[in-house]
Amino acid sequence: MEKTFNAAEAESRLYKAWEEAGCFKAGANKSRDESFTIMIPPPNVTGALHVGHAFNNTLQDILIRWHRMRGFDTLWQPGQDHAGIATQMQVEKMLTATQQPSRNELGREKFLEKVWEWKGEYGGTIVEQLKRLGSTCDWSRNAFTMAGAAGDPRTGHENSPNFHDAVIKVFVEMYNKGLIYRGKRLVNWDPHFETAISDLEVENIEVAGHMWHFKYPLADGVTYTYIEKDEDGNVILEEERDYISIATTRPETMLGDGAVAVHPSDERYAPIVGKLCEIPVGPKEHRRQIPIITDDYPDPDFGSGAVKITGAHDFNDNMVAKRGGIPMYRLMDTKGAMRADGAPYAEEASKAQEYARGKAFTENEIDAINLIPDHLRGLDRFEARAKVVEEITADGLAVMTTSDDPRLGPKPKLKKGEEAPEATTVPLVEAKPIMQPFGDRSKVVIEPMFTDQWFVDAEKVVGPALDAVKDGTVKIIPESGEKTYYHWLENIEPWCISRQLWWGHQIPVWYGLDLSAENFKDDENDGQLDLVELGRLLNEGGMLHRGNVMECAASFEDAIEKFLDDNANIPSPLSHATVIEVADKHEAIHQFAESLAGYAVDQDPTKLVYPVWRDPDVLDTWFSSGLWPIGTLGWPADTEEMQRYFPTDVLITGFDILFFWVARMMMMQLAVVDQIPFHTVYLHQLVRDEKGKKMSKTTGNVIDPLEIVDEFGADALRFTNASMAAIGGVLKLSRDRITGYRNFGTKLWNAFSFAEHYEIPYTGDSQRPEATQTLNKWIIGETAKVREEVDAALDSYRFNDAASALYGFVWGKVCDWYLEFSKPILQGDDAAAKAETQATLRWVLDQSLILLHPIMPFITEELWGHADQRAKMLIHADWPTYTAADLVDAEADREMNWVIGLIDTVRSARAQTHVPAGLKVALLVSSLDDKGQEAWDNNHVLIQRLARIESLTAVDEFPKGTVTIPVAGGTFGLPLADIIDVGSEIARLEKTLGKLTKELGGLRGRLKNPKFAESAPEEVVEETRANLAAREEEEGKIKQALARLQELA
RNA sequence: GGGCGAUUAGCUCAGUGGUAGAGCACUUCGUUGACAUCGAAGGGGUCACAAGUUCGAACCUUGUAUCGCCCA
Repeated sequence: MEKTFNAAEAESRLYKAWEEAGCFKAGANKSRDESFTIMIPPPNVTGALHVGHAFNNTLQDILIRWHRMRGFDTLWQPGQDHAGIATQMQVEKMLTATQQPSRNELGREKFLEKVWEWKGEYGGTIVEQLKRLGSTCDWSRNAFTMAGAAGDPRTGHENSPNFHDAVIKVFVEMYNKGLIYRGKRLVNWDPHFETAISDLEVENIEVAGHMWHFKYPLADGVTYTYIEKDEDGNVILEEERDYISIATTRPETMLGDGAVAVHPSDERYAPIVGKLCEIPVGPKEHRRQIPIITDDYPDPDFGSGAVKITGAHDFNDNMVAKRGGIPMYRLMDTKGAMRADGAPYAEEASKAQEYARGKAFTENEIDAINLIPDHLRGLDRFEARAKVVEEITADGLAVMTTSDDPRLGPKPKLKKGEEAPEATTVPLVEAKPIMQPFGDRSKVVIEPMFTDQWFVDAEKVVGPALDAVKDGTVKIIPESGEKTYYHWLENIEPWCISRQLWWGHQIPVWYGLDLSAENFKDDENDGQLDLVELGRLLNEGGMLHRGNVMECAASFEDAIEKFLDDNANIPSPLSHATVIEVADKHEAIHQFAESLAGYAVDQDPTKLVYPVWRDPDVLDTWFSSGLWPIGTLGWPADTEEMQRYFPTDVLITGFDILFFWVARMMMMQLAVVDQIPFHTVYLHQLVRDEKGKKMSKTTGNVIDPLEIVDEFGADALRFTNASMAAIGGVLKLSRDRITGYRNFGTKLWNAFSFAEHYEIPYTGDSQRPEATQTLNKWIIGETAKVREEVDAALDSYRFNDAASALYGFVWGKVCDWYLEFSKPILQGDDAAAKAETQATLRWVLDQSLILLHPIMPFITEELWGHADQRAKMLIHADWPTYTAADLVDAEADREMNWVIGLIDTVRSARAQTHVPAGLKVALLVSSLDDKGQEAWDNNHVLIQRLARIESLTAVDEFPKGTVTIPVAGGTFGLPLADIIDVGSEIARLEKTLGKLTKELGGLRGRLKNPKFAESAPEEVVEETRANLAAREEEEGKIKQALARLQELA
């Protein structure tokens, strides 16, 4: 054998062997009917393996290997998700880097070709990386959330079920059931990528911000007495005001204010509620007036207590605006610049003014209004902010304070001898930390925007998902996850599923011109359109300027049918116009007009077209990954895999995607197939560095799992991951720990090298011998105990307990004691004992390999392979089922523990009395009982060897200067009068005695308390009594020993 | 501000009412025929604090402090 395990060489070889033998395939090594299925949380196709993946997949692989060895019909389903925004970004970067035409230059279709190319080339990276960890996914089933979409060349996911069809089918069905709708809502808008993004993709970061204070003058010459009181109700300020004071961190949004809100209980503003005030920006002659309303949202103690309401650009304001029917004016374009569309400001402002004065409005009318003053149009939002502040201040409408106001933030430090400058009057701009939303990929400030999007009406599908957890059908580990889950689901918001991207499942909805004509009069009443009627329809009827009609269908062909049905009621020949697909509405109007013009000339109705255009948006990636459990198994087809593996068993994923993915999978699976997707959800925390900091490129504390694998081997990383995986625990990855577990692997390796050294035959699968030797009986019992411990731990997802049980067994029991104890027998002449011990040792080592395999697959498979003949590779070896009840021999247990205890105590006494390590010493014994004598007789060779004892002599009384070794049933002694320092030996014993006395006090106190005997369980009382007796015996012996030493001193 | 959680040895963390544990680090000793990626021994804890429940509390309850995370 090599000196150590060569992970770098062996891992790829072993993995290849497994893979080529089909060891990971669904159902491999199946010997029973129960299935066990895990769906991999699909890593992002652009992703590279990070420590979180490494952790997460280690746990999954442990469970999978464990079940596979136990003969379950096991499937670990792999795959990747298409990661709309990330992939699009990656490909765009690549285009720039390689000087290719940009996305917009390429156009949608060509760009998507590039994305598919890119996916084919780089999309498999993470798969290869997962393999290096030893992950035994059924790679032949590798799935992809965009599989089957237009242009899919099927590279890297050759056998993936057609996800596209499944996603589209679900969308159409949910749409038909009224669970999906299109509407205007406030969403997180990324001005860089020009798309809506999910909450998950938003990072809230505290930044140094400012809070401006402005005066909104009251309209119509209104004034009021503003009274400020302190806590006791004393008036501290009373003045006549013709304005209301507003604080804001985003002055540019003032342009879109629809109201000013105050708390209904706020007496200061009660006199002016219902009045109008003026937004102090824009050309003076067109300043907009907005109402002062009441709402519970404003906090009277915060700022001035009055809040400006910009419903289209702030989530809180949006709620207030909704409640109060306040118009929500959109101020920015998709790039986050101030709008430049629409009519001149004067015109737009006067429209808004009418609405503020009470005119009825629709959402779309409001959205069409551009309230940006002409000179600010087209400016970036931050430039616009500066301008707005500048103009208001110049106008004298900023709230002023003195320059020494502490709210303005820290002052520049004065140089020595420098005088503080005279306080001047300055605008009140508070320096204030504010939470600002940033796009996690774009790094730009996210703009809440009121836009048209597609939504899942989550409230309608949340019920079953909630019930499943509440009634225990689905269990979330740790339990705290359930609380979080309830909290979120019970307050669920509509789920925005549209994204303004190209890479993704395009929404299966087509729009057409609204040709319905309610007031149309058919002059001849013949159901036919003549030219006069046609002209009237188009121009007077305003057909071309009306809204759109839309149809949702799984394919364009299906959509055609629906549009034809829609059009059936309009006059012929328009009702039979051929439905064609065009790029957008503009194109549609153009084509439609052209075809009508042609008809006017040749009267050929077959050339009439009805152009429709598809919604350009794509679905949120989470919508497709929400279908992961069924989509990967081939749904909607009624596949054998669906029958066998669905519902799946366990989902192992990060806490952070409980809402975004787990809850949505619950909702969607229940909504679509009316079944739970899995019965257990195991949530874990983020993997951090050893100090508990998040790993990030900026901090420079990122640990690359592949580097760890290179340096320590995959097994060491896996064992570390398992050891960290306490339920709900914080995950701190440290190299020291990894080193420790690498060393553990070496320890195991050396146990085999021990067997080789003693030339123990290793012909094939070992059988458990019927042991006669106490030593062998004992270790067989210990093996049974650890098997039960490991199974119990894995059963309850306590990976750390499984790891530490195995670590303690292999190192602390097998290597530290069993192998040492076996030496004299292996070297001895008793052929029968030797053969039995060889067989036991082989068996114990093999069992260790089996039990360790799920956690450390490589080194164990390698060692397993050292035997000449094996029925199966270790990966498919049979997992043991023996129990401690069957195999633990109480007598052997007691005897070996007695031996171990004696050796420990002798060693300890030797070390503390500085007996040279190599020196063999004599041992004396007095008053040994029968059991003790028997134990000694059976094991004296072991004891003498490991405790370095020369001889044993029975004495009636220990000579002076004997170091006492108390054991159960007797007392041993080391006659060390010549060697020991009496003083320090006395000190040592007194220390031991001190501890003992304290312990005795506790035990006696408890037993003396009558209530203890009454209330405590019988066995606890019994245990305490026995314990007390043993401790008292020990105390006696130590006191005697002390007495002897004191004579000497 | 709301919700969830944490606080145990120098460090990282286990420990769901019955004698406080592990790994690492540290100190001392050791080239004893598996293993120095090792062996032997050792030191080290008012279980954050306070009150309560209990025969008994690291564990249950309440409060306090500090620190995380999520949501505003």
